Amino acid sequence: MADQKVDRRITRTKRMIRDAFTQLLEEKGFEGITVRDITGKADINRGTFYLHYDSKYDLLEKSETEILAEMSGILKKINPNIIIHSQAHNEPIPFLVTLFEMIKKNSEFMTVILGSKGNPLFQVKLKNFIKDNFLSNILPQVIKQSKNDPFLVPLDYLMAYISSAHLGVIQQWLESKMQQTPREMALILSNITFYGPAHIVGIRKD
Amino acid sequence: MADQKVDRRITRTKRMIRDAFTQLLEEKGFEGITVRDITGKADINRGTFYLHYDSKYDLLEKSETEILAEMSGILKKINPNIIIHSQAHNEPIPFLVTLFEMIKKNSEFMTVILGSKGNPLFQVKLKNFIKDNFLSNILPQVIKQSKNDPFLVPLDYLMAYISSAHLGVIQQWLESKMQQTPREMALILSNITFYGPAHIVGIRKD
DNA sequence: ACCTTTAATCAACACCGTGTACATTTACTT
DNA sequence: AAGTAAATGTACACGGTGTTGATTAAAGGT
Repeated sequence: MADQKVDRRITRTKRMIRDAFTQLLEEKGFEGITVRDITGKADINRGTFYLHYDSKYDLLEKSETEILAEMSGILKKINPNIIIHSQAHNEPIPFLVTLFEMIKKNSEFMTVILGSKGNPLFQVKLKNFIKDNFLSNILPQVIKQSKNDPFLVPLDYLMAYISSAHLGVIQQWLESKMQQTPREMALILSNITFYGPAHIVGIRKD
Repeated sequence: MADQKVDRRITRTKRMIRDAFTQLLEEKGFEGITVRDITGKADINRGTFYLHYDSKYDLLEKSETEILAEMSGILKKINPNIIIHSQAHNEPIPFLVTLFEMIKKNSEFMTVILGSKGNPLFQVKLKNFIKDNFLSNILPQVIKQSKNDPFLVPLDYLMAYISSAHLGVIQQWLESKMQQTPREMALILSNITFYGPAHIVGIRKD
């Protein structure tokens, strides 16, 4: 139902803008970028840019919220029964596969936007998003029936989840894992364990 | 010897620019500021600005480094003998008084620049400065002869010193203490204790 | 108090990025 | 193949930037 038939040209233009933007973000940082730069690198008319975005700030804003909205849509499709079934058979949880396919699709942009040249405020947004959607809703569901297997590795990742300050650690970790397939990612993530009074997050070692 | 006689007008102009800049930083954030804004609020000619700074970026840069340089100059005047004498008589250490007079003088700017509207990179600069000058040089000297009195309070402040991520905590703490006189500040700070292999910093409770 | 030095002012300028408008061309959709 | 809508090209007004040169005002030295 959310699939409106959208003109190819729009998709293409937006994709080219997004790609140019991502590249420039890495090269110069947000404040150094001009709309001219973007449309130049994307090889489109400057006027065309303003057909889709009000300004570079609007572009940044929309790029960020689109990703979070897409994630949120995926997360809403969680079905505890499927999760339990998947875990029982040691298979990747389907929505996690979808989630990480999406993350992989947007990984260049996310990597840049979370990096030193990116937008520090997005870290806050993402942290709140994770807290609202992932930690408080999903992990508890995933973990409900797996009470064994102590955590072994991840004091750093624990810190990462608890302290907003260490989001960079998540990022690095995601990046390193991102070289794996989304299916593998989902398997890894489905092994995250959640213990006790919301304080300890671990990853089973296999 | 470092005291060159400097034209009053220069001092005055720079101070007005700095003040306007600080105010605007709080109102709009750095990127929202124009040179016009600054000179408008400072009530000086726009050309005059360019007599002293190349751009608003130059202004930010110089504002930050001037403060650190001033601090650094003060810290170089440390004399261990005076410290020992001061501690023995439970008096404020002189250079610390000077230091906090200086901090108080620049406290508006520092508060803004370290705040959410400020420059995140300055936190890194300041952290390195503290690490280089304060933690590794000064504290050990201050502490050399006071080996008793365990730390009681300050796990948060310990974190603040060690992790760059928690500089906000230092700031809040400094701000709350800043209501005291520099003399009181120096007394408080001279009570900071430094233990073991550069890992534990405490504050004596009195 | 005078004289010299130099900071600050004023007006004007070229340059560049922005955002908008409109007529025209191109390329999707059906 | 025709209709629709996106993309282009061009031009414009606006505002911020950084510089220049002549002029005024206010410091500092004697």
